[in-house]
Amino acid sequence: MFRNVKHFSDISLFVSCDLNLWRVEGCHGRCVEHTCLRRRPRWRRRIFRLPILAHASKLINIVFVSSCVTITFLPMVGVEGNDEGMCEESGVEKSSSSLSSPKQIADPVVYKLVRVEGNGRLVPATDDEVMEVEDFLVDETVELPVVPDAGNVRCISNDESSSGKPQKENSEGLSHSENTEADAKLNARLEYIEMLQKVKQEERLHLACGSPDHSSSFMNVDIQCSDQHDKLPAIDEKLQSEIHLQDIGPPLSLSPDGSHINESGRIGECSKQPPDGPIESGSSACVICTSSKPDVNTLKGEICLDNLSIRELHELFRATFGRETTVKDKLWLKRRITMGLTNSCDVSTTTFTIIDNKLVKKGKDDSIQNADGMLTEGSDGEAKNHEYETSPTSHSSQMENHHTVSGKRLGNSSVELDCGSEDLHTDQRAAKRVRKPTKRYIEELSEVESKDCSPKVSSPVKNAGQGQTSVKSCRPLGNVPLNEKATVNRLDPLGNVTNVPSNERTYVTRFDSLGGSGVQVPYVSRVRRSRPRKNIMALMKFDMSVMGVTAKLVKEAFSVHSSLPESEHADKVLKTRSASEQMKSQLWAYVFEFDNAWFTAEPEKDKRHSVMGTIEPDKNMGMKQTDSSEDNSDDGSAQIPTAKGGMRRKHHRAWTLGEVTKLVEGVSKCGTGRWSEIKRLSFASYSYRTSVDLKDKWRNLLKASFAQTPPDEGINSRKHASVPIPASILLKVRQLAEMRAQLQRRHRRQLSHVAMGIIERIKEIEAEMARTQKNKATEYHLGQLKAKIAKLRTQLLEPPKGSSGGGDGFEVTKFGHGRVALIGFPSVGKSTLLTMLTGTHSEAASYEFTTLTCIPGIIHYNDTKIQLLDLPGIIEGASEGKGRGRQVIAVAKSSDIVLMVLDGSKSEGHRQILTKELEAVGLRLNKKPPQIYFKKKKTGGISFNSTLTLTHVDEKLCYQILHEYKIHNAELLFREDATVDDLIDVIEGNRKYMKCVYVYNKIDVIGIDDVDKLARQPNSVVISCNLKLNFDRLLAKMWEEMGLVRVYTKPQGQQPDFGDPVVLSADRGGCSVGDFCNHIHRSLVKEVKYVLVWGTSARHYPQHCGLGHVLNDEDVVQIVKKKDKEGEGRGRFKSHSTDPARISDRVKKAPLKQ
DNA sequence: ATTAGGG
DNA sequence: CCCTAAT
Repeated sequence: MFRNVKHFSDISLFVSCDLNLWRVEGCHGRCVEHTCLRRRPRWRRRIFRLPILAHASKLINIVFVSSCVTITFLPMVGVEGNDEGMCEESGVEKSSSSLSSPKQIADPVVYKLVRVEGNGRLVPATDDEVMEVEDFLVDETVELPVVPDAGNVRCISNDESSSGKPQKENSEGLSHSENTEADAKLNARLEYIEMLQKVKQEERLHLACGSPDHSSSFMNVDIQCSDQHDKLPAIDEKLQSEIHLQDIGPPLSLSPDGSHINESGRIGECSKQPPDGPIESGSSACVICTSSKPDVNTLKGEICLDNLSIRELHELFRATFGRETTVKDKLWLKRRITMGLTNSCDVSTTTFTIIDNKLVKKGKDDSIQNADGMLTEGSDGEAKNHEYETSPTSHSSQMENHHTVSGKRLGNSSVELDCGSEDLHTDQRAAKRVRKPTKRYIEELSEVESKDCSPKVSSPVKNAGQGQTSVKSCRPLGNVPLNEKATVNRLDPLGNVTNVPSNERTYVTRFDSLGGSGVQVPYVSRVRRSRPRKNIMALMKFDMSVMGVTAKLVKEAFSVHSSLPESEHADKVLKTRSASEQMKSQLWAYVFEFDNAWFTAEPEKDKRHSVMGTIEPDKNMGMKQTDSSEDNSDDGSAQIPTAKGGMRRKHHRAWTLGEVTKLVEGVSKCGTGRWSEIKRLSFASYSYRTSVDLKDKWRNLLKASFAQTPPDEGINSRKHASVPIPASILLKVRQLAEMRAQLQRRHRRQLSHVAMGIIERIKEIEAEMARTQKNKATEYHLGQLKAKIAKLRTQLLEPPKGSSGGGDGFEVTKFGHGRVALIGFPSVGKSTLLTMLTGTHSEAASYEFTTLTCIPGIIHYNDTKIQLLDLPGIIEGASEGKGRGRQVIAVAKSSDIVLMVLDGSKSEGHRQILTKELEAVGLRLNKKPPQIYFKKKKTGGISFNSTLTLTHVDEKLCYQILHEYKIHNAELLFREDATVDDLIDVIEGNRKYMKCVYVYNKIDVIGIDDVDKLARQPNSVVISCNLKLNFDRLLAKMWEEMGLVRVYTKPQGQQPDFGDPVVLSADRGGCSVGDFCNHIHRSLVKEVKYVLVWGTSARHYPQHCGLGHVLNDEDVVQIVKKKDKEGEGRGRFKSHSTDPARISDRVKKAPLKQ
């Protein structure tokens, strides 16, 4: 039976089965899987989106891991009609027709469904299966049609919400008249997301222009949005399913007809989503590429993601992955989202997705969206924008323009290269130290339960406290008051607009929905950053009940702050915004909570009020004080009740001048880096200054001193600092810093002198060896000399390690899952190779010896990222430091494998020279560690043993060599016939054994016979950069040699995440389950009860394994954690529990009552 | 304990 | 300036 499926670019198919695990072989696309529990719990709907380009000619196997069933899609020479008939849902047809562009229809690809038996036979699906599928299809047709490709329609749900429609009409009446309702709905949803962006954008504009004339025109939009906001959640639920970026992708599908929302949304979107280049070869390599123009790109990218608040990120996350996240780590979220997008890039490639650039491009090509197309036409589009939009948006239109341009470029020109380089740039630039997600990530991992389904009503506080809670989670609360909410919303915007620039609106709506209480929201657009917090803290200290008046108090508090001169905030607006947002959410958490308490505890009301009365004045006073100067009152109280997530800051103490001076003195005495010492000496009496604080302050001082020195007058102009730091101190700071730097430099120079000396000696010894004739008699002597050299060499190597590892920026930060170094003589084509493989532009080609530093590039292969380093050419004598040789080799040492690039047209000698140079620094290529057991002992002399007769060394020689190392007590056991060098290696113990692939380049200029000969050598690959030959072989070889193990994680009760594997490597870290856990998070390993493993390393599926189990490539692992025990490692959450809070309440209460 | 990123 | 992860 040939069922399914798809045309054009992807396969979309419903499969019903109980199999939980599957993966797709033979393609790099990501499959989007979808489970629909609502209607047919047993059946899972799977939507496979595969880049057809890459695989049109191949089989695509979808392997159901748990039962080894393979379903294969064969390309079918299908006829369209047939195809259509087959197509399950009308939805598909619809979409295709509506989108129909000549091109699409032109080349449909049809697949048929078969089954692959164990023996490889292809068996048509059985009737039963077909029936099932059919049933499923029919059934689901209505429910969710899926959809494929065309980008425009992403997912359709059959429950059309009426809400979508009006919206659509309003905003995009013209261009999309033919869209289906579903579209509209989808759009609506998308819009919501965009809206978030928009708000940001607006803010920015607003600030930038300073001329807030967005009046009525914006209002409309805003109102719409707020509506949307409400409705969306509902929609959400219905669509529950849909995952992916597609949701995010909205910008595309929206008609860009110039509605403000769309516009800004788009922009936001773009940056968020790195454009990705089509993958020509079908490799999934390209990931995050941004446009070909680095500046524009990175810039945009940064802006967008960076400016998102956590809440927004959460939205995004949900949209991307279809589930909630509790992680609050911004960085993590960002990366996660990016990755998610990234991973789906492949898919998008074919489907038109979201990616802005892409979108634009596609739109143009296919003329799917008229409006879009027009927009993309550059000036045309811009003009249009202007027409539609009021002045503030000019900015955005401009951006769009850029975008378009880049999009075009991307699309038209060699995409792959561009992508690569971009990718590289972004990736590499983000070097730094990367923080792992906190423990919360782990929770999420094993937290099967999506909270969104059943948020706890019982803990409103918690929800509220998080502040960032997504709309969804709030919904339960709001359920009852839903109607109420709606009305409130409508009203609010109006009131809002008058008071505050429309950009505040989002918050407003959120708050409303948050409590569902319909409380008036204080519109405070500007709140000073840290102050309000104190107020809250103050509030918190009192009995919760006191909060009865909270609203009032809050208002007062705010009013005080909001009266501050605007100028003060001008520069920090963005920051302030977010701060205020947070603030507000927290406040409202309180209000809400209080309200609850209030209702439940009516009787006590009076009492509280009275209490309040006494308290209030105090508070106000406190606030005022705080405002005017530093507040010591707050600081005194060490621990702020950390009731709701968030305010745990203990105290906030400004540095006084005296302290700063002391600090500077301390530094001048002890130097930087020994902070605890400084603390002991100078800050003994200041218990609240920790060494970290000192260090921090110093950092700031440094920054300040360097920043302000150039313009000397500027020093006094620092109005923000509470304690202006006198120029003299800054000066001193700078001097100290410079002194430090000089010291270090001198130190380094000394080191290099030492190194030179060592090199000299090595040379002498080598010369002596050369002089010595080789025979039995001199054997011992030679052995000794060898040992000496080895010793000296290690000395040579060690200092650099010990000292400030950084060096002169030669070293490139590690990135990706593996690292491969290109080594070779100058101009053998290393740079070219790098360019070919990664698309990085390494200044190659144009000049010959150009590569002077280490140039990184990223290869995307098999879902992993491999860092490829292009190193300067090595020349003979590199090991002694010639031509940066030492650094080069050091980098090589830090990589996982070495690609030795050789010129096929030159003699074999090069290879030997290189090998020798590498050996000189302790690199052993393609060798196994010698089988010699060696152990130092305290006593007992040297025990010498061997399991076989030794031909190269004898006991006496060993003694001598050991003697050379001043080792007199040791145990030595030869398990193989080793040489002197092997012995020395073992004794030194610091050798690095690396795999090496010899790459012969330029095979196009030599005869086929020679090529054949070269290719037959072990570990060799012949390639030609000029002709682009054999790269795939090279990559495959590389992959094989690296022995990376991809492990996919499978959250409990969910499908494995085949999008982003955890990559382990036997060389580094190992491949056991324990290593895997460590890789995710250190603490995880302690909580593991057992793991379930599917894959080649498991004997049966799934297999229960312990931490020791060794994983194979492409295994799927599910971690099952121990039941958490009370009190262990849960400190963080304890603070969230209600107990402590109550206790503290009581403590506070007591004094008041008395 | 120090270093460093980030809010 | 503070918090907290990474080292």
